[in-house]
Amino acid sequence: MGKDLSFKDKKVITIGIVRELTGLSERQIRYYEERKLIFPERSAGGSRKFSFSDIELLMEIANKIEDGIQTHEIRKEMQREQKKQNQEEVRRKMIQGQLNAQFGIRKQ
Amino acid sequence: MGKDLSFKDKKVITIGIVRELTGLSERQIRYYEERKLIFPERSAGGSRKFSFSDIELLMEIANKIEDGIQTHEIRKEMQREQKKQNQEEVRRKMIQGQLNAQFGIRKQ
DNA sequence: CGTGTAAGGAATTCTGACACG
DNA sequence: CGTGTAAGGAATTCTGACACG
Repeated sequence: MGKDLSFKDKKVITIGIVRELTGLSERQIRYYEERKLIFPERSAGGSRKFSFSDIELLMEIANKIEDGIQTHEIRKEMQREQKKQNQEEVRRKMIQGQLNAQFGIRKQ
Repeated sequence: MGKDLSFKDKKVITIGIVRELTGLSERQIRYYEERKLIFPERSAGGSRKFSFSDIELLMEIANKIEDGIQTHEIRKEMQREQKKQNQEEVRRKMIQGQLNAQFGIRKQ
């Protein structure tokens, strides 16, 4: 079920490192969060924590911004993609459910 | 050539996160560095930066310490393992070199 | 030997605001 | 709209040392 998200999706990287890794300014990174493009977690003290996936996403966002696409549009694009992936997920689960019903792989 | 060390070996995690992830105190983590068991990198300002591999290693170290093994012994164990892996690496490369020499996979 | 702790300082991060355009 | 910046404060991290054992 799902991919191996053990490392790539773990939110463990502070904003300073993200700045170095992406070349973006902290201002930009915080702004993209404000515009709901990325969703860092927070430490107990309030510091943002990012994942490697967030970093990859930030690079894509930066490219689109450079192409003149507005954050508003980028968010909509991302929602469309997310929706598509969700549907894919539902389809897979339904097929799996039917297989289980017919050929009966029972849980013990 | 080599494993995909893209994420697991990237030094991007600060000591506070490592503390949360491992359950160790910062004191312990710094001490294990002092004893040459782990090798975090440093940010420009001097903060330690760890990788996911470092975190896994820290868990192993913590277990051995609990078993009463001294840092000195742990380091020797690790060196032995490292040596073994290096020899393995050399062997692989030699075989590959002979294959290339006989069957000639040229670079372009 | 391995770890806790208080101390003082430096680097890091945070938010809200003003600015430009 | 997207980003830079100065401001003030809070959280984070650093080192060297003393303590216990």
